[in-house]
Amino acid sequence: SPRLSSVLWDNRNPQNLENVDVILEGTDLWRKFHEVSTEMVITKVGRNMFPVLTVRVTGLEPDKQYYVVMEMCLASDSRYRFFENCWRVAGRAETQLPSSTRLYIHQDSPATGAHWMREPIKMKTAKLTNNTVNSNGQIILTSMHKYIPFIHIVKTSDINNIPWSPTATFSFKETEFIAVTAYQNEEVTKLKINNNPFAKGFRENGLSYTKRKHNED
Amino acid sequence: SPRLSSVLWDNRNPQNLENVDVILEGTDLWRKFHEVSTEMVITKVGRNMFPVLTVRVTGLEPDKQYYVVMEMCLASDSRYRFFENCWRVAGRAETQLPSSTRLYIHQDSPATGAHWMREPIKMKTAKLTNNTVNSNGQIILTSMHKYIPFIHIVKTSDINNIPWSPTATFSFKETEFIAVTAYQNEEVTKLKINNNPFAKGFRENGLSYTKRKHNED
DNA sequence: ATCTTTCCCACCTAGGTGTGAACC
DNA sequence: ATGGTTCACACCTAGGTGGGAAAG
Repeated sequence: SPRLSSVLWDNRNPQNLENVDVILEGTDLWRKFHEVSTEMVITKVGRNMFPVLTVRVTGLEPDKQYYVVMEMCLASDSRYRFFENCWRVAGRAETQLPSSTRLYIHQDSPATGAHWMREPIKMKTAKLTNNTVNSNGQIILTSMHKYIPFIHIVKTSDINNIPWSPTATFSFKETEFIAVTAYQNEEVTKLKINNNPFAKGFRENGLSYTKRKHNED
Repeated sequence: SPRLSSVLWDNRNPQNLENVDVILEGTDLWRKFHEVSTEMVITKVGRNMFPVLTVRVTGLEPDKQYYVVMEMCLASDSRYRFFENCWRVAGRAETQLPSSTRLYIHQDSPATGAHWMREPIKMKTAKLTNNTVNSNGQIILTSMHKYIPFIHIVKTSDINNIPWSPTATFSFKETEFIAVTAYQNEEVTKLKINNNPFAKGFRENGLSYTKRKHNED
């Protein structure tokens, strides 16, 4: 299945990391988006995700070192288009770049189990882009394709050993999204505006940007 | 001498770390401040230093782990006061809290030698405070006392081993400063306003804050 | 024609400055 | 009275939003 993490299952055979569990934070908001089909904007310079993927992890050894890695995996073999207010299949998915271009290593890595378990882990500096060159450290996605984020907890203190170290992997269906260069579904836009503090200027209540433009006419 | 780092010389006897060298960045600016006696504001909520202490380090082993720690040490046995446009001795220095309250562990610690040598190390999230309670992670100083920052390069990957690990320590006379709750010497204020981007609003050229207030009268 | 991408922009969040009056 | 400290505030830097026109 294309939903399987390529890091873990593409010709590699790491040990499994036992007893580790990861739960998703902010499931209520993620579900609201998921109900209308989540869209994430990708830009040339890189765009943050909203909601920010945040997880709580348990069952790590407090004194051992771990890497926490987010990987975007193609969640469907298809390309999509938004037509008559619905997302529809529109041909086969394009061939993707190597999985390393869709990885985000959390900035605290490597850190101790105690550190990772102390508070929820926010993937808030991860940036999504469609720029296949000069995208240093950003996650490269294809517009109009569906992805799902995977969280890998990797027991190692050496970045070079990540592929061969004990790993636990998790994903959450409600965090699936379609990459877009401009929002297609206005229900998604409304949810973004009403929940992302940086989009406050577009809210209906108060002095919204659109309203003021209309008043000037 | 009170200028000696208490972490290194107070009843501890660490190995010396050989071949390591540290140089100060931005010496021109530091010297301008030093010529008129540098002052650093301390507040209850914590204040950044300006200039930000920035160093370049060489001679580390690329693959070994190091902590980089800044320590504020009392640079004089005296308390000071600013009178008739001069800093003068005004009694003996107050007894200081333990040196751990004047430490700042750089946020990238622990990291590899390669990481620390890649680019200058900026101590830009260090905050100075006079709040002796609830000052979590901030450097606690006494107003009207003179300090000098020490940079410790400590070869260890375990924070608990810092006191007993090989260490190299550096300080720079031109980074000495007196802690104040309000600037005393207007030459210092001028240098801060003209060089700190966040104080741009107070510059003479352009629409300065003071100028506009005067215009309204 | 239609669909997708790019770019600039007004509007925000978040937080770092010294000021000057009030406070102690 | 004097000297040091605190606080709200106008003014910045820095950077994250979707809109909408233009371009591809």
